[in-house]
Amino acid sequence: MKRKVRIKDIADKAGVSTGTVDRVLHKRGNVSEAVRKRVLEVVEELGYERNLLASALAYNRIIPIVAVLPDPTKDPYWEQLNKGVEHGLKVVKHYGMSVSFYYFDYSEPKSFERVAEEALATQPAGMLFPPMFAQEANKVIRVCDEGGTPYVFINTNFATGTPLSYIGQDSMQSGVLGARLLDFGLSPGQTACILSLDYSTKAAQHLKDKEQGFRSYFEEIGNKEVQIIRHNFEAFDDDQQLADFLNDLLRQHPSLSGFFITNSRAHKAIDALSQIGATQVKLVGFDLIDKNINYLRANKIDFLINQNPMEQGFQGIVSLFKHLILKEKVKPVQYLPLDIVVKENTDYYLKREPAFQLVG
Amino acid sequence: MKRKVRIKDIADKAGVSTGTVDRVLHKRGNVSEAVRKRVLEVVEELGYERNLLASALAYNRIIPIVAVLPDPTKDPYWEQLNKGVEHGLKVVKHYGMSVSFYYFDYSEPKSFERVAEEALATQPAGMLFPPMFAQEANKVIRVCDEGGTPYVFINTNFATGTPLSYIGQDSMQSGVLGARLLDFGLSPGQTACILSLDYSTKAAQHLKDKEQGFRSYFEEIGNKEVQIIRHNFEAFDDDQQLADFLNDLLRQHPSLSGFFITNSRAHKAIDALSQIGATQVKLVGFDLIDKNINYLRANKIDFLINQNPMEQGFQGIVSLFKHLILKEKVKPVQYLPLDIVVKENTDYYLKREPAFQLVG
DNA sequence: AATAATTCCGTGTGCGCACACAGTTTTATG
DNA sequence: CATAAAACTGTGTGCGCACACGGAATTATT
Repeated sequence: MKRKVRIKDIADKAGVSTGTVDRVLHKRGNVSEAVRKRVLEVVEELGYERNLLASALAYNRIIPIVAVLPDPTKDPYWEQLNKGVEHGLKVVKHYGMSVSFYYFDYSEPKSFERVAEEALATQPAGMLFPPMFAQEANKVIRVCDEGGTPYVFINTNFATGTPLSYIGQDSMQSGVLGARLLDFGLSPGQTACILSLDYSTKAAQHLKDKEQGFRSYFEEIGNKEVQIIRHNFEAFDDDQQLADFLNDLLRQHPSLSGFFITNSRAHKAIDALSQIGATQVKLVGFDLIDKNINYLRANKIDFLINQNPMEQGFQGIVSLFKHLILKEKVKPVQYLPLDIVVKENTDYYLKREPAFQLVG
Repeated sequence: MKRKVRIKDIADKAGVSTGTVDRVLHKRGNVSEAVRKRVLEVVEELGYERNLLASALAYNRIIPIVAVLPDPTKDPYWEQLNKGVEHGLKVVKHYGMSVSFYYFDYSEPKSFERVAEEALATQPAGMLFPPMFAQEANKVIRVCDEGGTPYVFINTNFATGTPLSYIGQDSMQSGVLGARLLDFGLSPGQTACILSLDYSTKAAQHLKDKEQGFRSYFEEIGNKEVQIIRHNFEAFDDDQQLADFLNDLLRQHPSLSGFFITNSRAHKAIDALSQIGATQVKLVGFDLIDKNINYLRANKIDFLINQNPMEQGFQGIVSLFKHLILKEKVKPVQYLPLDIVVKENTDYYLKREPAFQLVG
């Protein structure tokens, strides 16, 4: 095990001082071209790798990051994501990164804008946020771009801006996956329903992508034996209305035996289906939130697709860390695994700590 | 953002020197009880957390670890696991851990013993290995225990010894999971077959556990509508024999329409089934090796259960790191998620870097 | 040619900690 | 009571690096 190469070793071999090597490595200038070349040669020759520990220790200043997220106390999904960010903080704080949290009300576009501006006013070195609302996101992006502040999109992608990275799911592909899972459990001649339990006004792009993906699966396999219908229902918070709606739907389509719920409200559909006694339908939904998990355990939901919110939060911080501290390139799009969760492997995903920690 | 508290801060507040605080924190003794208590009080009061970076930097010595693994060039599964270990190394090397690799021929128990002894002769501070062969593993464990060398079991668990940790899958649960997946695709009245393509002499405990898990699923749901049969076939390397065997089997059981292959040889079953024209059976297998993935992509395998070999290797190193450097407690059993892989989410698991790195 | 302005380069200090060593106080021993 | 032994405590150095500062060599300006 040969000893690690230090800056001192390079300096000696190149016949200069450590200060000069430092200037070369950090591109601080004030080094003659001849010396610069010589130093880089030696660096190459000895295979120098900087000692991150010593480097971070000596650097000794704080790089402030802001995370602008939906209030985690209002929503279990965002609570998970928030937890991932917190874990990321635990890891990178050793390297002098600080993370400040700013929460907005996720049913209030204006609150996002307000909170984001507040966050940016602190002059952070980087920012993490989900660009959920087009108009407001645009404004925030513009401020970032003007100030040269790097930003990472999390959970939701957005066509505008040049984020350091997008971290989240591949919505289209998650639709394809949902189709595959439902298809496996359906027999020829049966009908599957794509059910969107959301406000159609809010109908975000990623929901459309999921539907598109779902359909494309069946188109690709050319399976005409399964018929697909699609419905949107806005009054999902009214149990009785939803039950009535589904009851009608099942009556109209006697062969309807599978549902694909495109967001995390699968539990609402189950509530309604139980009420009207339709217990034999297959159901694929999203997200490991408590209510869904209970129904998964009770064999009422067949599959949940996990969007890994915790991992998203964690990787978001890590990406900023890689960019700001390690000065590594960060992949512009980072799709996280679409985990397939059934009753029998739920615990692994629930208990999984973002136990992974860091130092590149 | 208040500044980090340092040893110096504690020393000042407690009215002692940094050396004394150091002695207390490292339990080196030679500190009067009164002073010790006072220091610990202040530590508590200020919420001191040691600076890992500075700590590792000052520690400045190398902790040698050995990894004794099956030759990764001979088997894609072990290649993946090996890769995980290598990634772990990349991460912990900053903290002064070195990892030396020792490879054995995994069809040769004696070669394991020989290589393990060779590794132990270097007096490592820790060891990582899969206790695949009972007798030989026992000997190695004894040597470790006598020398006080901590060891981590990886991939395979073993009743003897007191490993720092076991890292791998929950075999029983993976069987339950396999049953769930197959069941979802089977109709009432159909038959499922547990197929072991392995040498019965080698029949390891974890294969039995998988079978047990598979059966217990159907027992628990009290579903008598699916019949279960079980077969072992040793001549799996002879394509023709396997095809004949399966042909007979399908003739004997006309309702047979699902297979659960308990190891990574699902592709062999598909080879044979294709040959005899049985293309409509559902199939659940294990492990993301190339041949299996190809069949998954070709819609011939429905589900693969991923045992996360790469993550196993990575976590193995991390566990030793936590124990030896961070001096944290390590969980004695660390089951990794049983990932359900279908054609549509294969890439995520294949391309996934063990991108998670570390510093507690 | 003398001075000023640049360009280039080496030295020194500190980041927070681990550990060796020397120094001081207390207790044991004759 | 003197001395030896043991118990306790403070100081100093180095880990590898980042960066400030000042000095030397070179070039520009009068």
